[in-house]
Amino acid sequence: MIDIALIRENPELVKNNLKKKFQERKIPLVDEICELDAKKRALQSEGDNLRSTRNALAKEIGSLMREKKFAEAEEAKAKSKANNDRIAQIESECAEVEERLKKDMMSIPNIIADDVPIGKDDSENVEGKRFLEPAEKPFEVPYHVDILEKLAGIDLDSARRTSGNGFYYLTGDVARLHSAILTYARDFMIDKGFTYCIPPFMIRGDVVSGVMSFEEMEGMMYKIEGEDLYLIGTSEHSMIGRFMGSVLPEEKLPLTLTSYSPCFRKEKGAHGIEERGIYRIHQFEKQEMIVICKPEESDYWYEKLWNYTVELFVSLKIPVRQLICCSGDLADLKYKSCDVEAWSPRQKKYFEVGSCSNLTDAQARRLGIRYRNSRTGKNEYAHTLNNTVVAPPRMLIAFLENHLNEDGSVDIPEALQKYMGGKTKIIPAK
RNA sequence: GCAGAGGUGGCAGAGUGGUCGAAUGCGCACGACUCGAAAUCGUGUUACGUAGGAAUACGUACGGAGGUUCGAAUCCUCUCCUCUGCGCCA
Repeated sequence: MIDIALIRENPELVKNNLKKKFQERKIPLVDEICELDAKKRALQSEGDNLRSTRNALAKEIGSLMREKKFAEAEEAKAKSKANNDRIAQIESECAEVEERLKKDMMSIPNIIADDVPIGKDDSENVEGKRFLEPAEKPFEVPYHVDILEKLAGIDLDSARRTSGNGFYYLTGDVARLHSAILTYARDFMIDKGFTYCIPPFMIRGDVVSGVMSFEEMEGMMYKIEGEDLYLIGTSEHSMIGRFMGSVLPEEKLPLTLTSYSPCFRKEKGAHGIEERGIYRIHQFEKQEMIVICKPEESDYWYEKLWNYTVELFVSLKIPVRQLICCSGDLADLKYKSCDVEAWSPRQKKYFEVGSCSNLTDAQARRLGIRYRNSRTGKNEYAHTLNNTVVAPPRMLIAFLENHLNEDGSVDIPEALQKYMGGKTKIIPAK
Protein backbone atom coordinates (compact mmCIF):
# COMPACT_ATOMS: atom_id res chain seq x y z
CA MET A 1 0.00 0.00 0.00
CA ILE A 2 1.40 3.40 -0.92
CA ASP A 3 0.95 6.70 0.89
CA ILE A 4 -2.36 8.30 -0.05
CA ALA A 5 -0.67 11.69 0.24
CA LEU A 6 1.39 10.74 -2.81
CA ILE A 7 -1.76 10.17 -4.85
CA ARG A 8 -3.18 13.46 -3.65
CA GLU A 9 -0.05 15.42 -4.42
CA ASN A 10 1.28 13.65 -7.46
CA PRO A 11 -1.36 11.55 -9.23
CA GLU A 12 0.61 11.72 -12.47
CA LEU A 13 3.55 9.92 -10.92
CA VAL A 14 1.25 7.15 -9.75
CA LYS A 15 -0.39 6.86 -13.15
CA ASN A 16 2.97 6.78 -14.83
CA ASN A 17 4.02 3.98 -12.52
CA LEU A 18 0.93 2.04 -13.57
CA LYS A 19 1.90 2.48 -17.21
CA LYS A 20 5.39 1.20 -16.50
CA LYS A 21 3.84 -1.88 -14.95
CA PHE A 22 1.41 -2.41 -17.85
CA GLN A 23 -1.57 -1.92 -15.56
CA GLU A 24 -3.27 0.80 -17.59
CA ARG A 25 -6.64 -0.63 -16.61
CA LYS A 26 -6.03 0.68 -13.08
CA ILE A 27 -5.45 4.27 -14.15
CA PRO A 28 -9.09 5.33 -13.55
CA LEU A 29 -8.67 4.13 -9.98
CA VAL A 30 -6.30 7.01 -9.27
CA ASP A 31 -8.95 9.64 -9.97
CA GLU A 32 -11.52 7.58 -8.15
CA ILE A 33 -9.26 7.49 -5.12
CA CYS A 34 -8.86 11.27 -5.21
CA GLU A 35 -12.63 11.69 -5.26
CA LEU A 36 -13.24 9.15 -2.51
CA ASP A 37 -10.51 10.71 -0.43
CA ALA A 38 -12.04 14.17 -0.72
CA LYS A 39 -15.46 12.74 0.11
CA LYS A 40 -14.09 10.87 3.08
CA ARG A 41 -12.45 13.95 4.49
CA ALA A 42 -15.59 16.01 4.05
CA LEU A 43 -17.64 13.35 5.82
CA GLN A 44 -15.10 13.05 8.53
CA SER A 45 -15.04 16.73 9.32
CA GLU A 46 -18.82 16.84 9.29
CA GLY A 47 -18.87 13.88 11.65
CA ASP A 48 -16.25 15.50 13.84
CA ASN A 49 -18.36 18.61 14.19
CA LEU A 50 -21.42 16.57 15.12
CA ARG A 51 -19.44 14.59 17.65
CA SER A 52 -18.12 17.82 19.06
CA THR A 53 -21.73 18.91 19.57
CA ARG A 54 -22.56 15.59 21.20
CA ASN A 55 -19.69 15.98 23.63
CA ALA A 56 -20.71 19.52 24.48
CA LEU A 57 -24.33 18.46 25.06
CA ALA A 58 -23.30 15.54 27.23
CA LYS A 59 -21.26 17.88 29.38
CA GLU A 60 -24.15 20.29 29.62
CA ILE A 61 -26.53 17.52 30.65
CA GLY A 62 -24.09 16.44 33.33
CA SER A 63 -23.96 19.85 34.92
CA LEU A 64 -27.72 20.36 34.60
CA MET A 65 -28.31 17.07 36.39
CA ARG A 66 -25.99 18.11 39.17
CA GLU A 67 -27.89 21.35 39.52
CA LYS A 68 -31.11 19.32 39.47
CA LYS A 69 -32.51 21.21 36.48
CA PHE A 70 -34.19 18.09 35.17
CA ALA A 71 -36.54 19.69 32.70
CA GLU A 72 -33.71 21.45 30.92
CA ALA A 73 -31.67 18.28 30.99
CA GLU A 74 -34.45 16.37 29.27
CA GLU A 75 -34.61 19.03 26.61
CA ALA A 76 -30.89 18.72 25.96
CA LYS A 77 -31.22 14.94 25.87
CA ALA A 78 -33.75 15.17 23.08
CA LYS A 79 -31.42 17.47 21.16
CA SER A 80 -28.58 15.06 21.63
CA LYS A 81 -30.67 12.15 20.42
CA ALA A 82 -31.52 13.93 17.19
CA ASN A 83 -27.87 14.79 16.79
CA ASN A 84 -26.91 11.14 17.30
CA ASP A 85 -29.17 10.07 14.47
CA ARG A 86 -27.22 12.33 12.15
CA ILE A 87 -23.95 10.94 13.45
CA ALA A 88 -25.04 7.36 12.79
CA GLN A 89 -26.00 8.33 9.26
CA ILE A 90 -22.69 10.08 8.55
CA GLU A 91 -20.73 7.26 10.13
CA SER A 92 -22.23 4.54 7.99
CA GLU A 93 -21.71 6.67 4.90
CA CYS A 94 -18.14 7.32 5.92
CA ALA A 95 -17.46 3.64 6.61
CA GLU A 96 -18.70 2.76 3.15
CA VAL A 97 -16.47 5.34 1.49
CA GLU A 98 -13.51 4.21 3.57
CA GLU A 99 -14.00 0.61 2.59
CA ARG A 100 -14.06 1.43 -1.10
CA LEU A 101 -11.07 3.67 -0.68
CA LYS A 102 -9.09 0.98 1.08
CA LYS A 103 -9.94 -1.57 -1.56
CA ASP A 104 -8.77 0.78 -4.30
CA MET A 105 -5.64 1.69 -2.38
CA MET A 106 -4.76 -1.98 -1.97
CA SER A 107 -4.68 -2.49 -5.69
CA ILE A 108 -2.42 0.49 -6.39
CA PRO A 109 1.07 -0.98 -6.72
CA ASN A 110 4.16 0.33 -4.99
CA ILE A 111 6.19 2.88 -6.94
CA ILE A 112 8.96 0.91 -8.61
CA ALA A 113 12.63 1.82 -8.53
CA ASP A 114 14.05 3.92 -11.36
CA ASP A 115 16.39 1.16 -12.45
CA VAL A 116 13.74 -1.56 -12.77
CA PRO A 117 13.79 -2.71 -16.42
CA ILE A 118 10.53 -2.08 -18.22
CA GLY A 119 8.90 -5.25 -19.49
CA LYS A 120 5.52 -6.92 -19.82
CA ASP A 121 6.06 -10.23 -18.07
CA ASP A 122 8.64 -12.75 -16.90
CA SER A 123 9.86 -13.28 -20.47
CA GLU A 124 11.32 -9.77 -20.31
CA ASN A 125 13.28 -10.17 -17.11
CA VAL A 126 16.88 -9.12 -17.49
CA GLU A 127 19.96 -11.15 -16.76
CA GLY A 128 22.37 -9.51 -14.35
CA LYS A 129 25.78 -10.75 -13.37
CA ARG A 130 26.86 -14.40 -13.55
CA PHE A 131 28.98 -16.05 -10.91
CA LEU A 132 31.17 -19.12 -11.63
CA GLU A 133 31.25 -20.50 -15.17
CA PRO A 134 29.01 -23.52 -15.73
CA ALA A 135 31.22 -26.56 -16.29
CA GLU A 136 30.43 -28.89 -19.19
CA LYS A 137 29.66 -32.42 -18.06
CA PRO A 138 31.20 -35.12 -20.26
CA PHE A 139 28.08 -37.25 -19.80
CA GLU A 140 24.35 -36.79 -19.87
CA VAL A 141 22.93 -35.57 -16.56
CA PRO A 142 19.79 -37.52 -15.59
CA TYR A 143 16.57 -36.10 -14.17
CA HIS A 144 17.03 -35.23 -10.48
CA VAL A 145 14.62 -37.92 -9.29
CA ASP A 146 16.73 -40.52 -11.06
CA ILE A 147 19.87 -39.20 -9.39
CA LEU A 148 18.12 -39.29 -6.04
CA GLU A 149 16.79 -42.80 -6.53
CA LYS A 150 20.24 -44.08 -7.42
CA LEU A 151 21.48 -42.64 -4.13
CA ALA A 152 18.56 -44.28 -2.29
CA GLY A 153 17.69 -40.77 -1.23
CA ILE A 154 14.04 -40.42 -2.10
CA ASP A 155 10.76 -42.31 -1.78
CA LEU A 156 8.00 -40.62 -3.70
CA ASP A 157 5.71 -43.66 -3.97
CA SER A 158 5.21 -43.92 -0.22
CA ALA A 159 4.77 -40.16 0.08
CA ARG A 160 1.98 -40.28 -2.49
CA ARG A 161 0.24 -42.93 -0.42
CA THR A 162 0.62 -41.15 2.92
CA SER A 163 0.19 -37.56 1.81
CA GLY A 164 -0.43 -37.32 -1.91
CA ASN A 165 1.36 -35.75 -4.81
CA GLY A 166 3.75 -32.93 -3.94
CA PHE A 167 5.24 -34.60 -0.90
CA TYR A 168 8.42 -36.62 -0.46
CA TYR A 169 10.47 -38.79 1.84
CA LEU A 170 14.15 -37.94 1.78
CA THR A 171 16.29 -40.71 3.18
CA GLY A 172 19.81 -41.55 4.23
CA ASP A 173 22.71 -39.38 3.10
CA VAL A 174 20.44 -37.24 0.97
CA ALA A 175 18.27 -36.37 3.98
CA ARG A 176 21.44 -35.64 5.89
CA LEU A 177 22.65 -33.48 3.04
CA HIS A 178 19.37 -31.58 3.14
CA SER A 179 19.82 -30.82 6.83
CA ALA A 180 23.50 -30.06 6.32
CA ILE A 181 22.68 -27.41 3.73
CA LEU A 182 20.22 -25.73 6.07
CA THR A 183 22.62 -25.81 8.98
CA TYR A 184 25.43 -24.51 6.83
CA ALA A 185 23.19 -21.72 5.55
CA ARG A 186 22.14 -20.85 9.08
CA ASP A 187 25.74 -20.55 10.25
CA PHE A 188 26.66 -18.66 7.10
CA MET A 189 24.08 -15.97 7.92
CA ILE A 190 24.97 -15.89 11.61
CA ASP A 191 28.56 -15.21 10.53
CA LYS A 192 27.26 -12.26 8.50
CA GLY A 193 25.88 -10.80 11.70
CA PHE A 194 22.26 -11.89 11.32
CA THR A 195 20.24 -13.03 14.32
CA TYR A 196 18.93 -16.56 14.07
CA CYS A 197 15.25 -17.04 14.74
CA ILE A 198 12.83 -19.94 14.73
CA PRO A 199 9.34 -18.49 14.27
CA PRO A 200 5.86 -19.95 14.74
CA PHE A 201 4.89 -22.22 11.85
CA MET A 202 1.26 -21.25 12.14
CA ILE A 203 -0.18 -17.75 12.19
CA ARG A 204 -3.56 -16.17 12.69
CA GLY A 205 -5.86 -14.98 9.96
CA ASP A 206 -5.31 -11.30 10.65
CA VAL A 207 -1.56 -11.72 10.23
CA VAL A 208 -2.09 -13.61 6.99
CA SER A 209 -4.31 -10.91 5.54
CA GLY A 210 -1.73 -8.38 6.62
CA VAL A 211 1.11 -10.00 4.73
CA MET A 212 -0.69 -11.02 1.53
CA SER A 213 -3.69 -10.37 -0.66
CA PHE A 214 -6.86 -12.43 -0.48
CA GLU A 215 -6.14 -14.11 -3.82
CA GLU A 216 -2.66 -15.11 -2.72
CA MET A 217 -4.09 -16.44 0.52
CA GLU A 218 -6.58 -18.63 -1.32
CA GLY A 219 -3.94 -20.01 -3.64
CA MET A 220 -1.25 -20.64 -1.07
CA MET A 221 -2.30 -21.03 2.54
CA TYR A 222 -3.42 -24.18 4.31
CA LYS A 223 -5.95 -23.50 7.04
CA ILE A 224 -6.21 -25.48 10.26
CA GLU A 225 -9.73 -26.77 10.56
CA GLY A 226 -11.81 -25.27 13.32
CA GLU A 227 -9.19 -22.75 14.36
CA ASP A 228 -8.11 -19.33 13.27
CA LEU A 229 -4.68 -20.61 12.23
CA TYR A 230 -2.85 -21.05 8.95
CA LEU A 231 0.33 -22.95 8.10
CA ILE A 232 2.94 -20.47 6.96
CA GLY A 233 3.95 -20.39 3.31
CA THR A 234 7.31 -18.91 4.23
CA SER A 235 8.86 -17.77 7.49
CA GLU A 236 8.68 -14.21 6.15
CA HIS A 237 5.00 -14.34 7.15
CA SER A 238 5.63 -14.91 10.81
CA MET A 239 8.89 -12.95 10.83
CA ILE A 240 7.32 -9.77 9.48
CA GLY A 241 4.09 -10.37 11.38
CA ARG A 242 6.13 -10.28 14.54
CA PHE A 243 6.50 -6.53 14.16
CA MET A 244 2.91 -5.72 13.20
CA GLY A 245 1.63 -2.56 14.78
CA SER A 246 4.83 -1.73 16.58
CA VAL A 247 7.05 1.30 16.80
CA LEU A 248 10.67 0.22 16.84
CA PRO A 249 13.34 2.24 18.60
CA GLU A 250 15.59 3.81 16.01
CA GLU A 251 18.76 2.46 17.58
CA LYS A 252 17.51 -1.10 17.08
CA LEU A 253 17.53 -0.69 13.30
CA PRO A 254 18.47 -2.31 11.09
CA LEU A 255 16.96 -5.57 12.28
CA THR A 256 18.81 -8.28 10.37
CA LEU A 257 17.24 -11.66 10.98
CA THR A 258 17.65 -15.10 9.51
CA SER A 259 14.95 -17.64 10.13
CA TYR A 260 14.37 -21.31 9.56
CA SER A 261 10.98 -22.84 8.90
CA PRO A 262 9.13 -25.47 6.99
CA CYS A 263 6.92 -23.87 4.33
CA PHE A 264 3.53 -25.11 3.23
CA ARG A 265 1.93 -24.12 -0.05
CA LYS A 266 -1.16 -25.28 -1.86
CA GLU A 267 0.30 -24.18 -5.18
CA LYS A 268 -3.26 -23.93 -6.41
CA GLY A 269 -3.36 -23.23 -10.09
CA ALA A 270 0.40 -23.45 -10.37
CA HIS A 271 1.83 -25.43 -13.23
CA GLY A 272 4.24 -28.18 -12.44
CA ILE A 273 2.85 -29.57 -9.21
CA GLU A 274 2.05 -32.69 -11.20
CA GLU A 275 5.62 -32.80 -12.37
CA ARG A 276 7.55 -35.67 -10.90
CA GLY A 277 10.14 -34.68 -8.36
CA ILE A 278 10.88 -32.00 -5.85
CA TYR A 279 10.87 -28.82 -7.93
CA ARG A 280 7.41 -27.63 -6.92
CA ILE A 281 6.00 -29.21 -3.79
CA HIS A 282 3.49 -28.63 -1.00
CA GLN A 283 6.04 -28.76 1.78
CA PHE A 284 9.64 -27.67 1.88
CA GLU A 285 12.13 -26.14 4.25
CA LYS A 286 13.80 -22.81 3.92
CA GLN A 287 16.38 -20.58 5.50
CA GLU A 288 15.25 -17.00 5.00
CA MET A 289 16.62 -13.55 5.73
CA ILE A 290 14.68 -10.41 6.45
CA VAL A 291 15.76 -6.86 7.12
CA ILE A 292 13.80 -4.01 8.65
CA CYS A 293 15.65 -0.75 8.23
CA LYS A 294 15.39 3.00 7.85
CA PRO A 295 14.20 4.20 4.44
CA GLU A 296 17.56 5.61 3.41
CA GLU A 297 19.24 2.25 3.97
CA SER A 298 17.01 -0.13 2.04
CA ASP A 299 18.81 0.20 -1.33
CA TYR A 300 22.05 -0.69 0.37
CA TRP A 301 20.55 -3.74 2.08
CA TYR A 302 18.88 -4.97 -1.10
CA GLU A 303 22.24 -5.28 -2.86
CA LYS A 304 23.79 -6.86 0.17
CA LEU A 305 21.05 -9.45 0.60
CA TRP A 306 21.01 -11.02 -2.84
CA ASN A 307 24.78 -11.03 -2.88
CA TYR A 308 24.78 -13.10 0.32
CA THR A 309 22.79 -15.78 -1.48
CA VAL A 310 25.19 -15.66 -4.39
CA GLU A 311 28.13 -15.96 -2.01
CA LEU A 312 26.57 -19.00 -0.37
CA PHE A 313 25.99 -20.79 -3.67
CA VAL A 314 29.47 -19.91 -4.88
CA SER A 315 30.94 -21.32 -1.67
CA LEU A 316 29.17 -24.57 -2.57
CA LYS A 317 30.57 -24.33 -6.10
CA ILE A 318 27.23 -23.95 -7.80
CA PRO A 319 27.15 -21.49 -10.72
CA VAL A 320 24.46 -18.83 -10.34
CA ARG A 321 23.23 -15.64 -11.94
CA GLN A 322 21.09 -12.71 -10.95
CA LEU A 323 17.86 -12.29 -12.87
CA ILE A 324 16.41 -8.81 -12.55
CA CYS A 325 12.66 -8.74 -12.34
CA CYS A 326 11.09 -6.42 -14.92
CA SER A 327 8.29 -3.95 -14.16
CA GLY A 328 5.43 -6.14 -15.40
CA ASP A 329 6.55 -9.19 -13.46
CA LEU A 330 7.05 -7.29 -10.21
CA ALA A 331 4.45 -8.02 -7.52
CA ASP A 332 2.42 -4.98 -6.50
CA LEU A 333 4.01 -4.57 -3.09
CA LYS A 334 7.54 -4.54 -4.48
CA TYR A 335 9.83 -1.65 -5.27
CA LYS A 336 12.44 -3.88 -6.75
CA SER A 337 13.12 -7.59 -6.89
CA CYS A 338 15.48 -10.14 -8.36
CA ASP A 339 15.85 -13.89 -8.45
CA VAL A 340 19.01 -15.81 -7.82
CA GLU A 341 19.08 -18.64 -10.34
CA ALA A 342 21.27 -21.73 -10.27
CA TRP A 343 22.70 -23.51 -13.26
CA SER A 344 21.12 -26.79 -14.30
CA PRO A 345 23.61 -28.91 -16.24
CA ARG A 346 20.79 -31.18 -17.34
CA GLN A 347 18.53 -28.47 -18.77
CA LYS A 348 21.49 -26.29 -19.75
CA LYS A 349 19.79 -23.27 -18.31
CA TYR A 350 19.37 -21.38 -15.06
CA PHE A 351 16.40 -21.91 -12.75
CA GLU A 352 15.10 -20.03 -9.74
CA VAL A 353 16.43 -20.95 -6.32
CA GLY A 354 15.76 -17.74 -4.43
CA SER A 355 14.13 -14.36 -4.61
CA CYS A 356 15.13 -11.04 -3.07
CA SER A 357 12.78 -8.07 -2.66
CA ASN A 358 12.79 -4.55 -1.37
CA LEU A 359 9.23 -3.60 -0.46
CA THR A 360 10.19 -0.13 0.79
CA ASP A 361 7.41 1.10 3.07
CA ALA A 362 4.51 -0.62 1.27
CA GLN A 363 4.41 -3.69 3.49
CA ALA A 364 5.25 -1.68 6.60
CA ARG A 365 2.38 0.72 5.96
CA ARG A 366 -0.05 -2.16 5.60
CA LEU A 367 1.16 -3.76 8.81
CA GLY A 368 1.91 -0.63 10.80
CA ILE A 369 5.62 -1.25 11.26
CA ARG A 370 7.19 2.05 12.22
CA TYR A 371 10.23 3.46 13.92
CA ARG A 372 10.84 6.62 15.87
CA ASN A 373 12.88 9.02 13.78
CA SER A 374 14.99 10.91 16.32
CA ARG A 375 15.79 13.67 13.85
CA THR A 376 12.18 14.59 13.12
CA GLY A 377 10.77 13.23 16.39
CA LYS A 378 8.05 11.50 14.38
CA ASN A 379 7.04 7.90 13.89
CA GLU A 380 7.76 6.86 10.33
CA TYR A 381 7.26 3.68 8.36
CA ALA A 382 10.30 1.44 8.16
CA HIS A 383 11.41 -0.38 5.02
CA THR A 384 11.22 -4.16 4.79
CA LEU A 385 13.22 -6.57 2.67
CA ASN A 386 13.29 -10.32 2.37
CA ASN A 387 15.41 -12.86 0.59
CA THR A 388 15.84 -16.60 0.39
CA VAL A 389 19.09 -17.88 1.81
CA VAL A 390 18.41 -21.36 0.60
CA ALA A 391 15.43 -23.70 0.15
CA PRO A 392 16.95 -27.17 0.09
CA PRO A 393 14.56 -29.47 -1.72
CA ARG A 394 14.76 -27.26 -4.76
CA MET A 395 18.37 -26.25 -4.31
CA LEU A 396 19.17 -29.97 -3.95
CA ILE A 397 18.38 -30.29 -7.66
CA ALA A 398 21.08 -27.77 -8.51
CA PHE A 399 23.42 -29.32 -5.99
CA LEU A 400 23.08 -32.87 -7.27
CA GLU A 401 23.26 -31.96 -10.94
CA ASN A 402 26.33 -29.80 -10.52
CA HIS A 403 28.27 -32.20 -8.30
CA LEU A 404 27.29 -35.43 -10.01
CA ASN A 405 30.01 -37.74 -11.30
CA GLU A 406 29.63 -40.16 -14.17
CA ASP A 407 29.49 -43.15 -11.79
CA GLY A 408 26.41 -41.68 -10.07
CA SER A 409 28.25 -40.47 -6.98
CA VAL A 410 27.90 -36.88 -5.81
CA ASP A 411 30.78 -34.78 -4.51
CA ILE A 412 30.35 -32.80 -1.35
CA PRO A 413 32.10 -29.46 -1.49
CA GLU A 414 34.58 -28.73 1.26
CA ALA A 415 32.47 -26.11 3.00
CA LEU A 416 29.76 -28.70 3.65
CA GLN A 417 31.87 -31.66 4.66
CA LYS A 418 31.96 -30.90 8.35
CA TYR A 419 28.16 -30.94 8.38
CA MET A 420 28.22 -34.37 6.71
CA GLY A 421 30.44 -36.03 9.26
CA GLY A 422 33.53 -35.53 7.11
CA LYS A 423 32.12 -37.29 4.05
CA THR A 424 33.50 -36.10 0.73
CA LYS A 425 31.06 -38.01 -1.45
CA ILE A 426 27.67 -39.65 -1.51
CA ILE A 427 27.88 -43.06 -3.15
CA PRO A 428 25.04 -44.79 -5.05
CA ALA A 429 23.36 -47.67 -3.27
CA LYS A 430 24.18 -51.19 -4.44
C1' G B 1 -8.67 -28.32 29.28
C1' C B 2 -10.73 -26.43 34.29
C1' A B 3 -10.74 -22.53 38.16
C1' G B 4 -9.24 -17.68 39.83
C1' A B 5 -6.87 -12.81 38.83
C1' G B 6 -5.77 -9.28 35.30
C1' G B 7 -5.05 -6.33 30.37
C1' U B 8 -4.96 1.69 31.23
C1' G B 9 0.49 6.51 28.35
C1' G B 10 7.83 4.69 26.87
C1' C B 11 7.53 1.80 31.85
C1' A B 12 5.20 1.10 36.75
C1' G B 13 0.43 2.06 38.51
C1' A B 14 -4.42 4.89 40.30
C1' G B 15 -9.17 5.40 38.48
C1' U B 16 -15.74 1.53 38.96
C1' G B 17 -21.16 6.24 34.76
C1' G B 18 -20.27 13.15 33.68
C1' U B 19 -15.48 18.10 35.86
C1' C B 20 -10.90 11.62 32.89
C1' G B 21 -6.75 11.69 27.62
C1' A B 22 -6.63 9.94 32.32
C1' A B 23 -3.73 10.97 39.49
C1' U B 24 1.07 9.62 41.18
C1' G B 25 5.98 7.72 40.48
C1' C B 26 9.92 6.47 37.03
C1' G B 27 11.93 7.71 32.41
C1' C B 28 12.82 11.53 28.75
C1' A B 29 13.47 16.96 27.06
C1' C B 30 14.37 21.94 28.38
C1' G B 31 15.45 25.55 32.16
C1' A B 32 17.21 27.26 37.21
C1' C B 33 20.98 26.38 40.93
C1' U B 34 26.61 24.90 40.20
C1' C B 35 33.34 26.09 38.14
C1' G B 36 31.16 21.34 36.52
C1' A B 37 28.30 17.19 38.10
C1' A B 38 24.99 14.68 41.56
C1' A B 39 20.93 16.02 44.44
C1' U B 40 17.01 19.58 44.36
C1' C B 41 13.39 22.86 42.17
C1' G B 42 10.45 24.57 37.83
C1' U B 43 8.27 23.66 32.94
C1' G B 44 7.03 20.30 29.31
C1' U B 45 6.27 15.19 27.60
C1' U B 46 0.59 9.50 24.32
C1' A B 47 -0.63 8.18 19.43
C1' C B 48 -3.48 8.68 15.08
C1' G B 49 -6.83 11.55 11.74
C1' U B 50 -8.68 16.39 9.73
C1' A B 51 -7.84 21.80 9.00
C1' G B 52 -3.57 25.26 9.28
C1' G B 53 2.76 28.04 7.35
C1' A B 54 2.67 27.69 12.54
C1' A B 55 0.68 28.41 17.28
C1' U B 56 -3.52 25.77 17.74
C1' A B 57 -8.52 23.76 17.15
C1' C B 58 -11.76 19.66 16.60
C1' G B 59 -12.29 14.40 16.49
C1' U B 60 -10.83 9.27 17.70
C1' A B 61 -8.33 5.67 20.80
C1' C B 62 -7.98 2.72 28.10
C1' G B 63 -6.47 -5.47 24.47
C1' G B 64 -10.31 -6.34 20.19
C1' A B 65 -15.58 -6.52 18.39
C1' G B 66 -20.59 -5.47 19.55
C1' G B 67 -24.41 -3.48 23.06
C1' U B 68 -26.87 -0.24 27.07
C1' U B 69 -26.88 5.35 27.88
C1' C B 70 -27.88 12.13 26.45
C1' G B 71 -22.83 10.56 28.17
C1' A B 72 -18.56 4.47 29.05
C1' A B 73 -11.65 3.26 31.03
C1' U B 74 -15.94 2.43 34.40
C1' C B 75 -22.17 -1.42 33.16
C1' C B 76 -23.60 -5.92 29.73
C1' U B 77 -22.30 -9.79 25.78
C1' C B 78 -18.73 -12.18 22.84
C1' U B 79 -13.58 -12.71 21.79
C1' C B 80 -8.14 -12.51 22.16
C1' C B 81 -4.00 -12.32 25.30
C1' U B 82 -1.17 -12.57 30.07
C1' C B 83 -0.43 -14.36 35.11
C1' U B 84 -1.44 -18.01 39.28
C1' G B 85 -3.21 -22.87 40.76
C1' C B 86 -4.88 -27.75 39.10
C1' G B 87 -5.00 -31.31 35.12
C1' C B 88 -2.56 -33.18 30.68
C1' C B 89 1.88 -33.62 27.82
C1' A B 90 6.49 -34.13 23.95
